[in-house]
Amino acid sequence: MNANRPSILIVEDDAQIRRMVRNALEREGCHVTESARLATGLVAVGEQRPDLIVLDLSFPDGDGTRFIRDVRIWSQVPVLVLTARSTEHDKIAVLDAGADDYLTKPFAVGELLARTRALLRRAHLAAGDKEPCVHFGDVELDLSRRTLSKAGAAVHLTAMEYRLLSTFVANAGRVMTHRQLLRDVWGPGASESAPYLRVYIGRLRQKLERDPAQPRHFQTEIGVGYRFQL
Amino acid sequence: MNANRPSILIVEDDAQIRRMVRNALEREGCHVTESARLATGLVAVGEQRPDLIVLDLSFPDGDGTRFIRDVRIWSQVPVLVLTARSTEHDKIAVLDAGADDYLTKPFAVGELLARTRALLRRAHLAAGDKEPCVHFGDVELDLSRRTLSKAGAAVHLTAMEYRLLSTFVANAGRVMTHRQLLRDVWGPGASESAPYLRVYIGRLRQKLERDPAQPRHFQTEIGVGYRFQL
DNA sequence: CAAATTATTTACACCAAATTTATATCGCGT
DNA sequence: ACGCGATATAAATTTGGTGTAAATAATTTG
Repeated sequence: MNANRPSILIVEDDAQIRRMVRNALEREGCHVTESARLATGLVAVGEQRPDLIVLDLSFPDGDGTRFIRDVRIWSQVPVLVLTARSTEHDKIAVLDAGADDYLTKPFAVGELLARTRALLRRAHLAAGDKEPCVHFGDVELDLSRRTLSKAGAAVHLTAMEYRLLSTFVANAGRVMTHRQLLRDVWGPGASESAPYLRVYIGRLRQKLERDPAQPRHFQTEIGVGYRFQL
Repeated sequence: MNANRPSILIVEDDAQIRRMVRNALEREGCHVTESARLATGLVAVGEQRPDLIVLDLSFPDGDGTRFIRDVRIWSQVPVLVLTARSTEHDKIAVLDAGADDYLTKPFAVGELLARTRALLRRAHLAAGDKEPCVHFGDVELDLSRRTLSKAGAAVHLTAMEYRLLSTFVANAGRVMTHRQLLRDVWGPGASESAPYLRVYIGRLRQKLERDPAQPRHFQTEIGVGYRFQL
């Protein structure tokens, strides 16, 4: 998943349903693409690598079950099947072919959305979710793992140092007054004047700046505060 | 998952349905346990760590939606909801509470089985089952056999030690807070502050680190938690 | 240019958190 | 009931993060 908007591929021959599903998903904030035929759908899966597929079964140009099997040969993308065929045998065949969920027409749009959410949620757990990394200078910061490396070598930050860096990253480019920094990092009970804030700035510079004597990323605004520049 | 038989917990107050579901699942080769009430079900989840939960919604002693939320606080086990309530609003609420699938009574047993298979299949992908073996230092860990060896010699871990190691391996490279570890290993009822978590860290280091005095793989992040580094 | 203000650095002491060690409790099989 | 191993608690020790203070440097102001 692209961290932000999940991308969803609709494979469905009925243009009306296609539009309805697309609208609903886009209102949810998804990025939606469509295929009207199984053959083009299979290509689209390979090209777009969607986070989820909404698939109709009944096609003129082939069998949806076959489509699922073809996709499953090389991809584990979640598949939600949407169809008029509702015999138990159909459902079992489709689910065992590799589909993740099965919704019979007519269906409620709200339920469709809830089921896509559930599938995306679960698939997200599986995906080795590549988390957003912040880069500046020769430093790489992985917020999710809470790891930090400078020029490839791991760097250790203490709890306070890390919190300070976090608020800096969250407000990159912006000037932060002493008071703001103290509140964000040390809590509302922190003393107004900061003898120790300066010490911590120094420590971050020491650990992260290429040349701590001439800081590029942790700039001081005399009389005001500090600015973190990416 | 125990590599061989998936274990499934049924939380359902109706004895008749319970028996029917149990029989069906056991015929599939699953190991099945039951709870007749939500309260005992929650305990069972913590104790047995099932691979999947089949949950009825309508209980005399509380709300199934609440149950799902309670479980989701500390576990990602797949939940298949089985209920008579079938309004769209119900379905959406339940799915968004964290359920993975929703089947309305009366249901076909074959479909239930197919849906459990689909859920187990998907959850199994999440289990990071790429490699049954994990290596770090001179340690070799076989998740499927639940065996462990250091420099070729077999090492025995107690149940708790193994659970702790498992959650570490599942989140390798990531910082785990004390609270996260306690929840994952000791269940939701664990006390927030952990006097004994530290003892277990020490034991793992003692048994698995090359030099327990200078741990390479079980790193401590003071004031935060621990990190397992492969 | 000198004085005043503000920032940086270094060193150090305190204390909280982590580790170790020892001890009590529980569960289980014999 | 007994003993053993696993598990949890408690106490003693060590580590290292944290904040303070003093010394030094940089910057602004008169």
